[in-house]
Amino acid sequence: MKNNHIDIRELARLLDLSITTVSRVLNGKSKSYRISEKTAERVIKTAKEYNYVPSQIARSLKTDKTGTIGLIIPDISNPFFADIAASIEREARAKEFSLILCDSEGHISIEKELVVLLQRHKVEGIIIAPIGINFDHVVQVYKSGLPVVIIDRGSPDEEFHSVTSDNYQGGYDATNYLISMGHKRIACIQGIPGSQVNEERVQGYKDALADNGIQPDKNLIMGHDFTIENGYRQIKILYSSKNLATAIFSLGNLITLGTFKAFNEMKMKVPDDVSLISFDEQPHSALLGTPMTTINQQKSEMGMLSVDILIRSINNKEFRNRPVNIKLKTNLIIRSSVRKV
Amino acid sequence: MKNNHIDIRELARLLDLSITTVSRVLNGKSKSYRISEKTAERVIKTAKEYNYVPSQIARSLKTDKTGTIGLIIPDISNPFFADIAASIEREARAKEFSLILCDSEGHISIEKELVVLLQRHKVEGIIIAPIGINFDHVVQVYKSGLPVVIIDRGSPDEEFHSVTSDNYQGGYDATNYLISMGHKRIACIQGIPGSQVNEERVQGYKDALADNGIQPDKNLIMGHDFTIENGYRQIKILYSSKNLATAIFSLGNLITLGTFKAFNEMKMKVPDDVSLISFDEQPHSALLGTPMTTINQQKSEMGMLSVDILIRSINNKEFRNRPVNIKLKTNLIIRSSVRKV
DNA sequence: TTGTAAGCGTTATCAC
DNA sequence: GTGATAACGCTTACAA
Repeated sequence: MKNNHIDIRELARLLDLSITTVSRVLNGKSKSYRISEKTAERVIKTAKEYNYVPSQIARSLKTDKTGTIGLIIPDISNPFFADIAASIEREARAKEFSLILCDSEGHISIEKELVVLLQRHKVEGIIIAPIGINFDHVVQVYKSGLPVVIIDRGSPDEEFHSVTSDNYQGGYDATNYLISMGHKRIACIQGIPGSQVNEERVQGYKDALADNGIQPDKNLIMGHDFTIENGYRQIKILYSSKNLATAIFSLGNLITLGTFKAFNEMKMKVPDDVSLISFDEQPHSALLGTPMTTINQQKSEMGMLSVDILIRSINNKEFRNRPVNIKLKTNLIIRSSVRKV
Repeated sequence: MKNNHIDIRELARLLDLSITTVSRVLNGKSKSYRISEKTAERVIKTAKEYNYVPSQIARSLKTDKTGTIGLIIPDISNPFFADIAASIEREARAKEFSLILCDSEGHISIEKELVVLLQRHKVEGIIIAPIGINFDHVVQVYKSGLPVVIIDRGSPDEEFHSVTSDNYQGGYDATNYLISMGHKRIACIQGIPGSQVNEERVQGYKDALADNGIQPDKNLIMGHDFTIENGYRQIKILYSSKNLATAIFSLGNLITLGTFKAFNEMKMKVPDDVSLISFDEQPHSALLGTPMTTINQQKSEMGMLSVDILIRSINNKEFRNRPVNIKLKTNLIIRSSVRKV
């Protein structure tokens, strides 16, 4: 059963005009082809009347432009990525591109499939927040000529465009702030070890300690992924050992939620019993019983910039081949989850 | 500049085979066309070698199936919709459909444009969480033959498929619970008046009061949209009047965040100074200093069901024309933000 | 077991 | 001012 949509041929027949003329009018080229006012009006009126909607598919086949871009992120239900996705969708729409949204669920295998999927759909470019260390599939896409922008982490060897936060500085600032508040034993609950984002944050943490003459304790760098469960478990482990800390630096928003859970269960109060600082600002950070001190990332800027760069790459091969690597500043938002000791 | 992708014609030439044969092999029809093992293998090997990716665009034009569905929601950065979107993306992907994500930003005019946009892209169906009261554009799409599923609210006159929560029951349960805890003056901070979701929740609130012999006080039904700001402002207004309440029923997750903000500023403690119950469960509901009592909606079920219904509609015209209207149960999650008085 | 050719709904190149 | 027609990259009768 076909949709009862009229096509351009039918429309031309109804108007007793050629397809060409109709197409021209509908594409706003009446002037340049000097089509009479009267004809143009007739076309537009009839098109509206019959609810004509041109097929982007057919147009794409001919013009080699689909007007779509692909977005691959690890988890759309994570507010961090949801916020980024929102700004990407908005910016893309403003620039007349539609967005195919793909969730890699944190699996590199899915991510790889999604990249191919987007190629099949002939997206004009891809924005990707990659899962892991391995980039072969992205490299391959890029080499095939498709514009690619990496977000949330930098590009290896600055090979592609990328927009990321200055994770190192964020890690440094957070740790430094804790130290300035008198903390010396600071546990760092990390995300995926080896991932660029994580390593940079951890390095910032270590360097801040070192710069303040504090010997980093390896046992205080804990955890293995960016999940709630990880945050929960590490706190439990930490405070069941004698390896105590007066402050926690959580490297991700979900990790932070997990630490809440553990603290609640253990009846530990923030900041009375333990101080907490978290990477990533969240909608509720400011609104908690104890408003949370955080390292904020410029999420909507990240989204907007990635789209702008992508679209410039689409329109300009030169630009595409000269990768731009942007590091957005993070900023420390001081609230009340860190206590002076 | 063209992407350096090989096409099926090129591939056939390289293999010294016809396009037909190559197409058949690549579509897994080797068997039914009794293509020799050897040929099939050659084709597959060469395709891989040259990194052949078939054009979904060309295929769509021919087959009239794009393998895409459209999703229109009012705000992807709202965790409620982000969660739904996540489950929709997942389910769609499992069923071999890609998702075009559209954010209507809460504006009916954008929503209307998006509907047309999706039609241009020849999506095979649309899932939409509509903004407002006016449905003409949706009706029109549906009449054009495109399958449509409404989520988050019911279908007017049960004209289309819909998957929604039992908002009335949720409103009733929340209010009833507050009453059972001894509350009599219960303020209801509502979302958009006139919207179906809102009206049902409010009606549940009113009926629960009435059933318990409490005269609803119109002044206690406050507010006008589902935003943080609204939640914030209504609490400020409420507690600067003498029109006090011992409990608040917030009709939306963002509203609830706004009430937090106001309570913090006013140094009011939940539940000591005021009890709070909120529509919508959030990632942090359980993890707050005072874990929050909520009315939970089955978000991932909503997403999955909407996709299943949509795809059945795509595959079966009969089914499409016999609208299914699903009301998902809400459930009351009792934590500690409501105090017995 | 494989191939030829028409056609999907547009746009673009000529032609008049 | 307007129109015929080829072409985009596939799938799919119909042939052989």
